[in-house]
Amino acid sequence: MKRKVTLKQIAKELDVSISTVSKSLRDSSEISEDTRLKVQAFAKLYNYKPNLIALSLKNRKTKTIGIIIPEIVHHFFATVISGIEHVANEKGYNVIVTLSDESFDKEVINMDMLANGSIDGFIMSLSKETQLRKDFHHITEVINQGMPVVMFDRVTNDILCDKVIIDDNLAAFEAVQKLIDANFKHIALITTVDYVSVGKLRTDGYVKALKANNMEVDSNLILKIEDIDNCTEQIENLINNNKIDAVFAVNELFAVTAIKAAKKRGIIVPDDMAVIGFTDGIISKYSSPSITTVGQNGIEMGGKAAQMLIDRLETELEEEEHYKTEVIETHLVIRESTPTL
Amino acid sequence: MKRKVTLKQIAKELDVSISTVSKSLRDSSEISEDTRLKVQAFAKLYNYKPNLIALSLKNRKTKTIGIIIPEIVHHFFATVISGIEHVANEKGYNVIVTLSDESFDKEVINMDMLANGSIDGFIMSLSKETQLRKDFHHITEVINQGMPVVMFDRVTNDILCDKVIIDDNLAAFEAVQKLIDANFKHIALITTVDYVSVGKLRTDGYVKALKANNMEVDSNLILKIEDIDNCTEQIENLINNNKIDAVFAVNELFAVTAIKAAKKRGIIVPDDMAVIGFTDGIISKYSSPSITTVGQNGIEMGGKAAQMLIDRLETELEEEEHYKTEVIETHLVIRESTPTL
DNA sequence: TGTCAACACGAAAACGTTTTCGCAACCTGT
DNA sequence: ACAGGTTGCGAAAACGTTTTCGTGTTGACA
Repeated sequence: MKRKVTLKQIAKELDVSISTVSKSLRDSSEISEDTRLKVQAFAKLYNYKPNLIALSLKNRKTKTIGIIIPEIVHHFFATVISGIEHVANEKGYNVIVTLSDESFDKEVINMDMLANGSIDGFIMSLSKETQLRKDFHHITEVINQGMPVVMFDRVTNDILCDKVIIDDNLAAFEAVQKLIDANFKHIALITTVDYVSVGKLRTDGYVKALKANNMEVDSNLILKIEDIDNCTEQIENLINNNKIDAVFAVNELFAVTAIKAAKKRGIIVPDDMAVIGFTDGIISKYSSPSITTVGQNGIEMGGKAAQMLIDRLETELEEEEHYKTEVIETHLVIRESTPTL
Repeated sequence: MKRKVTLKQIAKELDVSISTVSKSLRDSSEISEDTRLKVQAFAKLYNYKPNLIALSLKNRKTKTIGIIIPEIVHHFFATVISGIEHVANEKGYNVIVTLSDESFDKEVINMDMLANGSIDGFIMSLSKETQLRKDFHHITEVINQGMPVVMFDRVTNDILCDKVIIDDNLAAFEAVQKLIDANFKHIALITTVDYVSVGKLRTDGYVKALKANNMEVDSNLILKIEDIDNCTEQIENLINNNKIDAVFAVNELFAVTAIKAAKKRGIIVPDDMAVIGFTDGIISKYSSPSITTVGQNGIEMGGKAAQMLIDRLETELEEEEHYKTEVIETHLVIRESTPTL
C-alpha cells in the first residue's frame, strides 16, 4: 500500500528541488539533459502522475462538467448522458452526475454543491417542480458567477444561456399531420400538464395541426396527465369512452399504455387505431406492436450540449450575451403502430 | 459577474487575518463573539461558500465516488447509478460517472484518470473485454494505492475487494426449476458467451437445474450469443429449428427477441411456449406479452455498493483483507410470458 | 584577470482552506 | 506590584502543483 508519489518526494529522493522536478517532467529547456532524464526515469519508475486536485486548485479549472437531470432511469436522459460523456471524455473532461428527482430543492442543493469549485460548467435539464415554480434564481446566480450553463430539452426562456432543444412544437405538428394525411379523423392527445415545457409545446403542435386542417379540437380527446405513474386508468377511460381512431402521445409510456388499453378493449393497433408516440426509446422499439414515434437523438443532444459548453469554457474571450440555441433534428420513426402511411 | 468570494477577501475587507475569518465561520470559541458575528454576517451577505477543491486538497478527501460501468444506456446500469447516487448524496458524496463502452482500454484510461486524486473510491462493473482478457492490473494497482474499490454485478474472483452481486447461478436455477415444475420438457437457453461472468453463472444454473431433474442437456437448445446487436437471426434459427416449449434467456433483450421470433412463427406465448427472462427492466414490463423475469434490484445493488464504499472510506481503521461480498436477493416477477405456474 | 552572458538550478508565491502554535494584552489573586 | 492564567488574534505550515524570479557557477572574451 504505497501512497501516490508526489513531486516533493521525488525531489527529496533525487536531492534536487521541487521546481527542478516539475520542470524536468514538463521538458523545460531550463534543466540540463542529465537531470531531466534522471528525473523522468525516476518518475516513470514510480509511476508518477500529477495530482489533479492540486492542478485544479492552481489552474482554477477542474476539467469536469456537472450534469443535473431529473432522473437517470429514463432512457432519453441516459442517452443524453452517454452523448455528453463521450464528447467530454474526448476533450479530456469528466462528468459528475446529479439527479434532481424532479424536485426543486434537490436541484438547488445539487447546484450549490457543484458550484463551489467542483466543476467548470453545467449541463442541465429542468426538474418538473422547477418548471412549475418558475424559480430559477439558483441558475442565474451560477451564471452571474461566471460559470457557463447549457440547458437541454426542458429549458426556459427566463434564463439566458446556451440551449440544445428539439423543435417540440414542429415535431408534434408533423406527427399529427401524418395522422391527418392518413385520413384519421378522431385523433386523441395524451400529454402532460402544461407546466412541463416540452409537454406544452407538443400539445400546442397537436392543436396547431388540427387547426391547420380545419379540424375541430375536441377537449374530450385531450388528456393531460399529472401523475405519470398512475396513468393507466385515465388512459383507459379516454379510450373506452370516446370514438378515437388515432392517438398522439407525448411520450413512450403514454403511447404503450394507450396500446395496452386498446388491446384490452379488443381494439387492434394499427388497424382500428393508430398510435404515434414521442421519444425513440426501448419501449417503442420492443413493444408489440412496435411504436411509430418521434425520434429525438439523445446522444446527439448530449454531444452537442457538451460541445457548446466546452467551446465556451475554452474560448476565454468571455463573449457574453452571445448565446446560441441549437435545434436538433427530429424524425418520425415508422413502426407497426401506424398503418403504412 | 462577481467571482466567488474567498476567505482572503473577507479578511482584507474586514481587516482581520484569514485565520480569524476561518475560525469565526467555524464557530471557534477562540474568537470573540463580536468578531465572530461580524464575520459571519459579512460572509452570509456575500454568500461565502468554502471552495471544495481547496478542501479536497487539504483534507486529501474529495467526497466523490468514481463509477465505471460498461454503458449507461442500459436500464439495469442506470438503476444502479440511481441507487448509488441517492445514498451517496445522502452522505454528502458526489458521483462521477465514466463509461468503458465494454472496452478494456477505456476502462483503464478512465480509472487512471480518476485515480489521480479526483475521487475517494471506485464502484465498478467490469467491461466485457476486461473479463475476456482477465487483465485486472489497473484495479490491483488502484487498490494497492489504498483506494477502496467495490465491484458489482460483473465481478471477478481474481480481485480481492468488496463486492455486491446477485446469486446468478441460484436465480437461474430457480427460474429453470419453475419451468420444469410447470412440466415443460424442452427448455432452451439463450445466453451470452462464457467469458461474461454473469452469463456463465446463469448458464451453469440452467444446466444444474436440468441435471438436478435428470433431464438431458441438449446442446442444440443452448444458444450462446456473442454479438448482442445481431441476435435476432440466431434466435429465430434456434426457435424455428427445434422443438422448444420454453425458453430461459439471460437478459431482457434475448427474451423479447425470442418472443418476437415465436410470434413470427405463429407460436403463441405463453400457450405454446413459455419465456422467462433476466433483469426486470422496461422491456419485460412493457412488451406484449409482458415477460416473466428474474428481478435484480439495481437500486438496491447500487445503494448497497455505495454504502459499503462509504463505510470503508469513513472507518479509518484500515481493516484490510476483511472484504465482504453482499448478495442481493432476486425474485421471480411473474408476468404474461409464462402460464400461471 | 576582470566582466558578462549562458547555464542550471532553487526559493517562493500562488491557488483556498484548516489548524497549530505563539504572542501580546488583559485580568486575577496575593 | 508581580506571577500566572485567560482571552483574542495572527503567522505560518500544510495539501501538490506551476511558474516567475533570482542567484551561483561556469565559460568565453577582451
